[in-house]
Amino acid sequence: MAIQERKARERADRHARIVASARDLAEEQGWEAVTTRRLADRIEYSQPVLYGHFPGGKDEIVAAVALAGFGELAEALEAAVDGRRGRAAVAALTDAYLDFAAERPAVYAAMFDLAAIPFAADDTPAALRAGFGAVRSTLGGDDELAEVGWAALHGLATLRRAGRVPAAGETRRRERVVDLLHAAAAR
Amino acid sequence: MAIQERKARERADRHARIVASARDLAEEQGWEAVTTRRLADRIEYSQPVLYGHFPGGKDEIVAAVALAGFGELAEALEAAVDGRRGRAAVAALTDAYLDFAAERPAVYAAMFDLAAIPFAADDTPAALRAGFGAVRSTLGGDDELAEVGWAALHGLATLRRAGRVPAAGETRRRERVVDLLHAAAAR
DNA sequence: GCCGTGTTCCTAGCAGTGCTAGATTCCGGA
DNA sequence: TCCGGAATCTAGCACTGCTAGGAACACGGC
Repeated sequence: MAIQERKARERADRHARIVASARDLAEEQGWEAVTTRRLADRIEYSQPVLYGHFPGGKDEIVAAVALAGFGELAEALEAAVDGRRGRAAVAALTDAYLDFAAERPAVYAAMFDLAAIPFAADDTPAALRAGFGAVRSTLGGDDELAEVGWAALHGLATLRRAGRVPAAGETRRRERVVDLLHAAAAR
Repeated sequence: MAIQERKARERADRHARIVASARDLAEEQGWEAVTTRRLADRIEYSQPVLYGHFPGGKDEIVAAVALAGFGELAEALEAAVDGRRGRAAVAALTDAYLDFAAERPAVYAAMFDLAAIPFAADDTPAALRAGFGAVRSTLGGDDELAEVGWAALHGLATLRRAGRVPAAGETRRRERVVDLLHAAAAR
């Protein structure tokens, strides 16, 4: 009885450590440094153990990091908007979103560039729906506007990360987006 | 004399064929299928020849595809906007941009996900400036609005490609973006 | 306590990757 | 015709993701 429980607990621990190691390693040295050998090294087990937890291999590990990231993002967005209304809510949402992307570039990359997690589908995970829900409710409950707003934020985040847009204008760019989205939501 | 010219011409030809092969292969089977061995096979030379043309290796080849893509995108945007004014110009720009991304997904991925080409820097290639210039002039010559507009279009393109946004609402989403950008530009 | 049993884990290896040192072939010029 | 230098290829390195096979271990029944 208790033995089974201990085993299950150890297994869950190891599962979590794999995901955490992948995230940390990616955040430290970029995703190209995340290899199954290094991952196995970090959790102090051999490579094949990884496949016992993630039959899909490396891709599935990246997807797990991405999924956890969506959960964190949703939390961050909800916490930022909480209690605010109107333009202040839109501004808080924008800042929270872009700060998240800037502070966790590797996780953000996993979420949007690397992992192939369906979004606009029936089997979309709850964490993804929650994040989108935060954007939608802040923008007045309009699905289309939420999609466009999310796209604008995502575009800014990626262009900024790739250096396609100067770092200097960041503050004013954010204000501009807030203006646009708030005006559209108010209408 | 003439021999040297012929050699230079052949070299330039081969250079172009490498880039074209990479683009085609990526568009047919995705970038993960683009390997130096397959590329060498397609141009009917051995692998090391690639490095004579692109000392930076595969990354430099991808960057070349991306750079050519920026040229094509700039042309497409300028041609679409040509002669139009006001909302019609913004709509044409939006359609041209999103159609380009949808029709050449691999090239678009090279431009924004794979290649690390500086943008907002002094040594930004001309093709990149031209594309941005088309967006800026269409949106009233405002640098910040152009950046935000570009971000919105880029965000829509990538979210759409990743299936993060339903295919059904595409038309209305485009109209929405056009509304937002046109309103902001008119102000 | 002991012994089969089944799970858990590791070692070793495969095929494929980007890239390169060294040998080889080729070709223009004398 | 032959030589010298450039152009090109063969073979190999270190790495990748992934897996088959065997070894070691802990468990339950006697």
